[in-house]
Amino acid sequence: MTTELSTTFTPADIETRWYKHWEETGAFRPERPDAEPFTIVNPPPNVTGSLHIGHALDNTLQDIVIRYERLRGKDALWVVGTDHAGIATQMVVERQLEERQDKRTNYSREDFIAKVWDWKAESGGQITHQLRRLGCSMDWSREQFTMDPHFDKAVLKTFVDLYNDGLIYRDKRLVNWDPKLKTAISDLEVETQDIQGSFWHFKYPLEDGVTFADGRDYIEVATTRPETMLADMAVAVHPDDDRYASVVGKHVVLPITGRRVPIVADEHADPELGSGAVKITPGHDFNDFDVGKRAGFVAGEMLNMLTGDGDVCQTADGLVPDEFLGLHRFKRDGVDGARELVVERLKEAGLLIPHIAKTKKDEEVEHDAEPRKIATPYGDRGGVVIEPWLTDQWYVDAEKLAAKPIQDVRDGTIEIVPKSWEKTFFNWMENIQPWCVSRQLWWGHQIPAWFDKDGKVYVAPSEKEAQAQAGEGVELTRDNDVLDTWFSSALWPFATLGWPEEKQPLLDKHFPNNLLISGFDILFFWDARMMMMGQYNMGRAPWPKLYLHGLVRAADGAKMSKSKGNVVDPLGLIDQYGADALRFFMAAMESQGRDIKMDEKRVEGYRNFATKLWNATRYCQSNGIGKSTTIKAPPARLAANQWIIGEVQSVCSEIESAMEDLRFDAAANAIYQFTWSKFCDWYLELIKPVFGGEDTPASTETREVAGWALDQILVMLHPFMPFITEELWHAQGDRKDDLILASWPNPRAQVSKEATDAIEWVIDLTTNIRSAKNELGISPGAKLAAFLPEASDLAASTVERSSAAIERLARLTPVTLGEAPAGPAMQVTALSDVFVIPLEGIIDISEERTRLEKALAASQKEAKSLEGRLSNANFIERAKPEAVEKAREDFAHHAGEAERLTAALERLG
RNA sequence: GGGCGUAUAGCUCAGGGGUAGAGCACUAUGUUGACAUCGUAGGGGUCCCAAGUUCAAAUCUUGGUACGCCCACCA
Repeated sequence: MTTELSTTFTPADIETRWYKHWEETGAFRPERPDAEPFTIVNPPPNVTGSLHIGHALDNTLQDIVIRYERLRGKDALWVVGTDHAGIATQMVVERQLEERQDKRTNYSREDFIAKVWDWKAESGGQITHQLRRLGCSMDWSREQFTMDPHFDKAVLKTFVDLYNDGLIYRDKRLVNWDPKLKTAISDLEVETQDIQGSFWHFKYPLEDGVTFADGRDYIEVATTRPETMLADMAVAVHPDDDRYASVVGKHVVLPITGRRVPIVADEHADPELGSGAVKITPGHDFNDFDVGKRAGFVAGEMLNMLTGDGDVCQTADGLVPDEFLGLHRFKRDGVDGARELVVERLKEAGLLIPHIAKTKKDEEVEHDAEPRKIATPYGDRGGVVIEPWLTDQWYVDAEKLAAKPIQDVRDGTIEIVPKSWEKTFFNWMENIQPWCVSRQLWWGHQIPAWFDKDGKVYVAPSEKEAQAQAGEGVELTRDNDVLDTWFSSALWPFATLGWPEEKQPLLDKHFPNNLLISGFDILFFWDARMMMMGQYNMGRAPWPKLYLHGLVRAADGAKMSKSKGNVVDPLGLIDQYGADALRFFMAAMESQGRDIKMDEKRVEGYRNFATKLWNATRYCQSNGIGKSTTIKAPPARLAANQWIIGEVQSVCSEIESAMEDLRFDAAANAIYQFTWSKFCDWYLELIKPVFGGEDTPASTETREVAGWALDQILVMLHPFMPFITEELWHAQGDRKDDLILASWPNPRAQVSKEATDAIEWVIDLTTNIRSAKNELGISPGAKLAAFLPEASDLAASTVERSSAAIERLARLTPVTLGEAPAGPAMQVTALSDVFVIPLEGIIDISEERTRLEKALAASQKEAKSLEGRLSNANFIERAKPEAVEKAREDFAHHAGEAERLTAALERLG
C-alpha cells in the first residue's frame, strides 16, 4: 500500500529521520562477505573543523560513488575518521586557555595533552555530525582517529622502519620556522606572498688599508632584511664581476657589531642586482646558508641572532650591542624592532645610501630605501612571516620514497583524473626536497627517539627497546617533538584497516582501496605522501585511481575566505534547500578540471527538481501506481509503456558510462533530463487517458510499468539525492529493504521500434500543433479537428492505437483519415505526415501562409546547404561513409519537409 | 623564471571534425485535477583573434590576446 504524501515537500522533515534509520540499521556497511569489495577512504577532516563548502563537494562526490557501488551489489566500504591536526588543535585549546588568562606552559605536557583529549571528547564531533547532515554513508561503526592506539602503532612502526632503512635522519640546517607557533614547518606549509617592502643600500666599510682603485673605502650592499646584518658572516660578489675582483679575499668590518668578515666570490651574487655585492647571513637565509657552506662555514658555526620568537638574542661571538637584545625582528604593535634600529644606526653613521626618486613634477626626492615588491614567506597556520632558523630536525628522505610513486603514475598503475594533473605531480615529485617531519608541539605523535647524555640517538618503538639498545644504566631522554600531522595521515589507506597488526581480513580485502577522491589542494600534502607510504609499508600503490576535483569559489569567482567574508555555509544551504539539492548541485557542476562557482539559484533549481519528483510520485499514487515487484521491466504492449522502458534502459546505460568515467555532471544531467523531460513531461501525460474509467488490461499494464519506471528513477537518482528517494521509495509501498540497499536497474527488455516510433510521432505532432497554435494566436485550449489525407502506415496505426493520448495532448477531436473539407486550414506535420486542420472562422489565412513560408524557408535553407555538400565530389569521395549517409538522410528529410510545406501552401491557395 | 588551466547565449557552464546545447534570466501565455518550487511557446551565439591542416574547423595544429591557478632562493 502506498503512503499518502503531503502536498508539499519539506526536506527537513525527512532528512534526519532517514539518516538515523540508515545508521541504526547498519545500512552503510551491509554484510556482504562474498561480494566484490569497493573501498574508498575519506580525507580525514581536522577534528577541530566544521563543514565548509569544499568538504561538501568532496564528500558528496565520494558518497555518490559509494552509494552507486553499494546499489550495484559491491561490498562497499567508505572509511571515515578525523585527523588530530597537530597545530590546529593545539591552537584551539591554547586559545581557550588564553581566554581564562591561562596558558599551556602552566601545565605539564601530560596534563595539557589530557586537556586536548577532553576538548576532543566534548567538541570534536561537530564535523562528523555535519557530514551526516549531508547524507554521507560512511562506516561510522569503524570511525577512525589518527591518534587512536592502533594508529600510534602504525606511526611508530613506520618511523622506526624508515629510520632503520636510513630514510629518516636528523640534521642541523635551516628550517622554515614559524615564530608565532614556535615550531618548524615543512616547505608545503609556507605560502609566499608578494608584499610591498623596502630595499636598503648600505656601505660596509673595508678593513683598514684596503680600498678600491678609485680610493673608495667601502663596499655597497643592498638588502631587504637589514636586521639580519647582526649575524652577517660574509659579503659575496660574483667571481666574474671585475668591479670587485680586487677586494675578493679581503675583509669588511661590519657596522654596529664590528665583526670582521670576508669578501667571498660566489655565483649566487647577481651582478645585475643592487650593487652586485650581497651580504651573507648563513644562519637566517636559505641562499646564504648554501653560500656560507661553500665559503667553508659548517652549520654549527653559523651565527644565530634570533630566538624562536623572532626576538634578537646575542650571537655566539658576543658582538651584538645591548640595545638590540630583546627587540623583535620587525616593528610590531607600533614598536620599532631591530630592523628599524639597524637602519637608524647606519643612517647616523652615514652608511645609508639614500634612494633618489623622482616625483611627478620631476623633482628629486631622497628616501631611505627603494620600494620593492618582496616575495615573503608566511606560515599557513600562524600567518606570520617565516624565519629561516638553524635547528636540529628530523627529515624524511622524500626523494627516495618518491621513486616508486613516480613510476606508478608513469606506468599507469595509478591513473590521475583529470590527466592534466600528472605534469604537476611529476614536476613536484621529481624535484622533491627532504621533508621536515618534526614539530615543536605537544599534541601529536611524539617522536620515538631517545638521547643519551652525549646526544647519541636511539630510535625504537618503545622506551624499553631504546634502553636495550643504549645498554643498562644509560640515562635516556625522549625527543620532545611530535610528528607532522601529514606523517600519520599518509598511512590512512591501510592504518585505518588495521595495519600493522598481523591478521587483518579487512586489510586484505580492502587494501588497496579502489579510488581516492580529493581536492587538488592536497595533492602534495596528502595524496603524494599516501603513495609514498603505501609503497613503503605495503609494497604497492594505495589505490589505482586518483580523482582530483577543484575548489568551490564564491559567486564572483573569488576564492572563499573568512577574511573576505564571502564564505558560503553549506549547512545554511541545506537548511534552506535540503541536502539533496545541495548534493545535486555539486554533482551537476563537477566537470573535470574546472573550479565550481557557487550559484545559489542553481541549488534552488535542484530543490525544484526534488519537488517535481515529489509531485510526480503523488500523481502516480493518486492513480493507483505503487511500488514495482520486479527488477526486470514488466511486459508491455502499449506504445507509451514500451517507449518508457526503452528510455529507462538508455538513461541507465548513460549513467553507468558517466560513472565509469567519473563524469559526475553527465550522470546527474542524464537522470535529471530523463526524470523531468521524459518521465514527467511526456510519459505521465501520455498515460493519463488510460486511467479514465474502469480497470482494463491497459490500465493494469500501465500501472505496473509506471510503478517500475518510477522505482528505477528512485534507484538511479538515489546516489545523488538519497533522502527524497528513500522517502518516496517507502511511500510507494511496503518494502523489505531500504532503497539504500536496493539493486541497480538491469533492464534488458525487448522494445519494439514501432512502439517507440509511434511515441516519437505523437511527440512531434503535439509539439508542432502547440507551436503552430501559439504562432497563429489560437487559444492553446481550443480543441481542433484534424485530417490526414495521406496517412503513413505509422500514422494510421498510431492514430488507431493511441487516439486518446493524441486527442488529449494535441487537443484534437478524433482524427479523420481522409481529405479535409475545403476551406481555410493550417497544415501541421508529424514526422513525415501532414495534418490538415480546418480553421474556418478561427484565423486569418494570411497568418497561416506567413507561418508556413517561414517554415519553408528554414527547410529550404537546410536542404540547400546539404545539397551543396552532397554535390561536392570531394565530400562524397573522402568523407566517412557514415557522414555521407547522414547528409543524404538529412537532405531527404529537409527536402521532404520543404515539399510538404510547398504543397500545404498550394492547398491554402 | 618554469608549469598548468580557461575563453561557447545576458549569467553559470556542458559539448565537440559534418553547421550549437542545458540551467537560470528574458518575452508571450495559462488549456488538460501531480506540480505556479508549475505548464506551453518563443527570442537570444562570427563558439576570444589570426594563420595552417582538411572535402569540411566552434572542434585539430601553431602563434597571439585576456584572465586564473600552481611551483621557484632573485639578496
